[in-house]
Parts: sequence; C-alpha cells; structure tokens
Amino acid sequence: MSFPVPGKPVRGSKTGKPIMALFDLLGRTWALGIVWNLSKTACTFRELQSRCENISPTLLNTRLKELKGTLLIEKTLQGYALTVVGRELFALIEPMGQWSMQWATYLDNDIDDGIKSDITHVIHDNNLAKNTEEGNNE
Amino acid sequence: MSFPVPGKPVRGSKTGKPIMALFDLLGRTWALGIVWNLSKTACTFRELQSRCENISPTLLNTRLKELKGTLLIEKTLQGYALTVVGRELFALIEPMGQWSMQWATYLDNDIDDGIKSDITHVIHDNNLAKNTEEGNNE
DNA sequence: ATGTATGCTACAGCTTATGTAGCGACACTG
DNA sequence: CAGTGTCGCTACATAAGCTGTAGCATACAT
Repeated sequence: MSFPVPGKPVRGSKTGKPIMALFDLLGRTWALGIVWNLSKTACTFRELQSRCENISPTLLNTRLKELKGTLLIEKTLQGYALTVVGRELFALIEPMGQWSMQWATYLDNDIDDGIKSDITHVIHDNNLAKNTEEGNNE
Repeated sequence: MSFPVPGKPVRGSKTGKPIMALFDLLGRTWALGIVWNLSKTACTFRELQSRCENISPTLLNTRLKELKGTLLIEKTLQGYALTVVGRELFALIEPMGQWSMQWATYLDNDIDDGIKSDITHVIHDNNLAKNTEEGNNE
C-alpha cells in the first residue's frame, strides 16, 4: 500500500485534495493510534507495539513506513518519534482525548435509553463472542 | 464489522478506552471523509456517494450504519446529516482542512529536496502504475 | 407503460489485516 | 565462548475488509 501524497490520486481518493490525502492516511488502521502513542515519548518498535495493544508487527511496520514517508514520524537514537510536523498533527487530534470521554457518555445514555435497538443487539452479540473467547480483558 | 463502543473491547482495540474506540471508528476507510462531506448539507445516499468520489455503495452503507450507531450521523427528511454530536466531532477535525494544505507544502519541499529517496521512488512507481492504468484522472 | 431516483443488497475477486513463527544482528552475562 | 535477551523487522497462511458491478423493490413523474 502506498501512502497518500497531496496532488496525486491515491487509493480511496481520486482527487488528490490535501484533506482527502490526509484522511486516507488517518483512515488506515492504527494510524491515529500510533501518532497518539508516540506523543508521549519516543520508543522502540517493540515498546510501540506494546503500547498499541500488541498489534501485528507486519501492520505496525507497514504503518510506520507510511507515517515516515509522510513526514509525521522519524527514527531517532531513542527509537520512533513524532517529527515537528507530526507534533503539529498531534496538536489537532489531542482534543479528541477529552471529547471521546464525553462521546462515551452520549453513547451510554443512548444505550441505556434503548433508543437504538440495533446497538444493543450488536453489543450483546459482541459481548457474548468476546466473553466466551477472552474472559476478563483490560 | 461492529462499531466501537467505549468501555468494550473492539477490533483493533482491546482496552475499550474511549479514545481508542474513537480512533478505531475514525481509522476505518472513508469514516472521516463521510463526516467531512456531511458537514456542508444533508444529502441522499447517492448524493453522498457522489461527494465521496463514488465509493462502493457496500462500503458507504456499512460505514453509515456504523456512524449512525455511534450517534454521529442520522437520517432526516433531507437525507443523511450530522447529528449534534457529529458536529462536535466535525469541529475537531475542521482545522485539518487548513493544516493539510501546509502539510502538502512540507511534502512538496521534502520531495523536491530529495531528502527522502524512498518517497520519490514510491511516488514514481505509483505514477507509472496509475498513469498507465488511468490516464488523466481528476 | 416508461423513465428516473432512491436506498440499499448480493456477489466474485482483490487488498489489507491478523497472528504466529522466525530471522540476523547486537549486547550482555557468567 | 556459550547462552540469553532485545531489537527491528520479514514471511506466511488465513481472515476480514474493500472494490466494482449488477440489480432489487419502492416511489414518483410523465
């Protein structure tokens, strides 16, 4: 998989508009999560893998290549780190940390009220599957 | 594919932290693009599909279900629209429009300077493949 | 009866992600 | 020097997600 470059059509975006190129990149599995986890300190590949809930090393490697190629991440002596550009992006996504907790309460209220029956149905299915398979998971 | 709910482990996130649930959702193909395109006006399924570069109706339908289930989108008489919650999220991603144009210049400078030879290599490969296959694409 | 628009679903095939195993290099210890 | 641990990945079989196209039932206009 290539990484998106503004001005050039990429998978998921035919127009090459910068915002669509950015969304193509951030819309890839764990791209946002990696930027988020690197905001604290630089770390080694395996440390980052651990912070990212032990995702597949294949995926992590692919994603790191893409994020490096788009100037958001670099390899330093300490390990992988956000670049100056990457920290600009992080500044934009940082408020999502706070907002996501508010969003969680909207979802809790919605579920408790039973407004969206399909959510409850899906969650119950998920809970059954995961409880059977994983027991207690943090 | 289920949609992420804070507090519950979802695919790509074992911890259920709200921020990881949000990133799981936004890290899905075209999730950000759909929120972006619905920020202007509500629209019908086919109008939205058209605004989203004619993505697969299967993908659009799947993504709409997930965004509805997570309270970001609703169906109104005018068609699909952002909810109040969805507009809160849009307020967080709107600055990315401006930033992505800056990011594009970083990438242009980087490529022009030849700092990252692998980028140029990949882009040339992409250009060859896409020019051969697609001719002139807007 | 015909044409257009809508909101999708079905499907074969392709691309991406998953989870595990394992590699070569390097550092450290006894 | 042998053994162990860590590192930064790669290889691979399999599963999941996405693509592009065709087409459905319904509603509406002519």
